[in-house]
Amino acid sequence: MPVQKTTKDEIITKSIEVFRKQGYHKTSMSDLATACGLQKGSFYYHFKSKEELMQAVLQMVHGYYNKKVFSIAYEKGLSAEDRFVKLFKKQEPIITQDIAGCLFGNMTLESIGNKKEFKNFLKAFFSDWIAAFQHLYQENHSEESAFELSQQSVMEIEGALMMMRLYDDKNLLKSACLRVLDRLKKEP
Amino acid sequence: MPVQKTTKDEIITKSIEVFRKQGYHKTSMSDLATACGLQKGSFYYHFKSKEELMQAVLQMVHGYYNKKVFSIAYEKGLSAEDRFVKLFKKQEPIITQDIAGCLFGNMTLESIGNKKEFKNFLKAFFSDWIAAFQHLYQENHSEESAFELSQQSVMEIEGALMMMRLYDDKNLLKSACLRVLDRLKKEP
Amino acid sequence: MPVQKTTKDEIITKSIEVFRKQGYHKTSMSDLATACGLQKGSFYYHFKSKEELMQAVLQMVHGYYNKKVFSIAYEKGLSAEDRFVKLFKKQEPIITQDIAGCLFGNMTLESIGNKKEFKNFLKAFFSDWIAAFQHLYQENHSEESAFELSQQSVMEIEGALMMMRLYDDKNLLKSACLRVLDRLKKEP
Amino acid sequence: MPVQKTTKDEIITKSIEVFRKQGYHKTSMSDLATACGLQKGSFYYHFKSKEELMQAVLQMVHGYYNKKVFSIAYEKGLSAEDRFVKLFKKQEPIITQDIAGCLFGNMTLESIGNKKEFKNFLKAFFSDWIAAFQHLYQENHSEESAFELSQQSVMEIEGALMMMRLYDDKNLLKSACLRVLDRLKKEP
DNA sequence: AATGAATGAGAGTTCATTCAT
DNA sequence: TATGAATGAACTCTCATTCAT
Repeated sequence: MPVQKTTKDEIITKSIEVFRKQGYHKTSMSDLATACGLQKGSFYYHFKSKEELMQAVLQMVHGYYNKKVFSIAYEKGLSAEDRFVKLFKKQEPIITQDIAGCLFGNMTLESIGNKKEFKNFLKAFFSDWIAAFQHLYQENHSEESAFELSQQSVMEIEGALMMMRLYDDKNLLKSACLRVLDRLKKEP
Repeated sequence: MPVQKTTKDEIITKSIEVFRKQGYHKTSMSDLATACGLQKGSFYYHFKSKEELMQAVLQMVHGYYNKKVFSIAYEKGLSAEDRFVKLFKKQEPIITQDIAGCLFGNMTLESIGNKKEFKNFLKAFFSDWIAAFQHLYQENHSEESAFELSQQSVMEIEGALMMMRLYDDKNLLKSACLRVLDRLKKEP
Repeated sequence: MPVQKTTKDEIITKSIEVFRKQGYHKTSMSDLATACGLQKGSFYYHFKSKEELMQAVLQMVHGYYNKKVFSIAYEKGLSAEDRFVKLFKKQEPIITQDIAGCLFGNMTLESIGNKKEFKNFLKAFFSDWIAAFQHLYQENHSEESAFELSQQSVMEIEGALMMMRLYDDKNLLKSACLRVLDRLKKEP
Repeated sequence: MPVQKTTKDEIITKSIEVFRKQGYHKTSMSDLATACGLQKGSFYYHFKSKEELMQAVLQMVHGYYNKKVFSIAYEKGLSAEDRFVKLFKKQEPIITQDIAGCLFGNMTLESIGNKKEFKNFLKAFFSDWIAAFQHLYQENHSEESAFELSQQSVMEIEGALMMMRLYDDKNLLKSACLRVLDRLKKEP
């Protein structure tokens, strides 16, 4: 009965965690409502469907990554190695929190086969991620091989997140990050 | 072993593909019924729940992998490299079919956070996979570093499958396999 | 818990009355479920949507009219006048029952502007009705003017049903029928 | 009478068309809000419910008809026939606009069975309509038979409007009006 | 073994309505 | 006056499951 204002952004922020932990299909509007302290029906004032909400979630997380994480790769004044390390330090707590992994990786494997509407959001995220890594690798490598190393690194991190979740072991991610970093130093 | 082609096995076989493409939660018993040419109700003669069916599916696929894929790693008379190549050749068509990836990888990211019942099935599969790769790497590497290389390789393949599905590009898997193979030759 | 078989036809039959009295949009699946002694969800075993159910309802009523009412117009061995009277006697109790009028008339005014899916069902019914009346009028009138008299008669009956419902007065329908009958005798 | 163009009247005026085309139950407060350029909530400053709004709509349309349409029947200085023609000319564009028919006819068939609150508004309208026609017919007919002819005419027009909507044919209304007019000339 | 019919919980969504601002 | 945000009931529909046959 009391009016408690909720902003669109608050809803999205609170929904991120629910989707990241439970996935898209297993998460009901009721779950989200509870997490947001709203009634089920109130969601539809802000988003016209669960799908649209998820898209907003993907967009916000992607935007956050662009601004706060991937951007580190392009910072001036730090060595490529330092930027890599800084980037990992920023990223790690996000994806290890509650051992729930990467929202985009989770969503890719869950929904690529049954929700075409998400595909472009997912691709856009990974493309930006790969571009950021590529930028770092280009310090020591050709554009082309930097791209391949970057792809490889993203894959490895996503694979590591999968195993991290399966074995409840955050160290698997750490080792993967070390390997990604190592690749920077090695000759092509 | 008397080969008893029970209907149970046929159901499982047909269900594999549906689950692999659509995931667990998005797949309804109706979907499975259609795929199996059965009525929804008929499932419950063979399996007491959707969950139990999925477990049977995971078990059958795991068993198949043990017998037909991972076993290659332990074959006598072939070099480690040749066994790696043979194993890949066996595995590749399975996981690239319909670009639907690896059932266990898909299930891990979809259900680890919401279906504890599957966890052990998933872990068991990946442990056997890692063990097989480790066995191969041990030819050139210490037990410990062979384990790590093996873990790394599985992660990379799973990550590659994720990107393969996202970008509709089977070559991403092939490159990953080449890197996995390469690791065999290199010194630690 | 006990299994009580309901046939599609029974559901349709029971739904007719609910729709006729309450209209389409005001009738909920719960209302229909109650009327049929089923659970809401059970409907969807027989019909895949409320809309499809309504179409089945329209089809069944139309079929009934063709077989039992409009067919009278084409009977051999009775004068046109007698057939008219016989037809009215058959039709009257149907449309005066509960003073709920004609399902097709009701549905036309309620849904023509918002459910295009019903339009053809409604048109088909009225076309058959008009054809039946036309056949009778043709005894005394040219084809063309029989058609117009027939159209006029159907309109008048539908208008009479509207007023009957509004004023709770079945006599309004009776007078209309008398006028329709009268038209048969008069010269053009 | 000071013409006070209140917002209330504007709301009603804009709502008329929506209700006439879509009916009562299919029209949501959102639809009306959009049509009026208001927020849903703002309605409730002017009307305490959707039902009350509809009643205001019915009242305004009825008032308009009394003042601008039915009144023609009582004008001095014109023959009954001329008044009939004048009345039709006034009425026709209203009820053929968008082939949406007569709000009162539409509402009668949609809501007589489920919204008793509207009944008196509907009856009042039709009674005034019938009285107007009766007044015209009384020129050539007894009071009683004028009443019956009038009832019949209104029914026929409403029936014609139903068919007009169903078959997208405004001529059906025109023919009905001609018949209504014809009745004036004929002897009883 | 298999099916057809039913169940009941719960899904996503819509809606009329409320009310502090 | 008008609005933005919320409510909660009701809506259509889906689902995993049951079970007599």
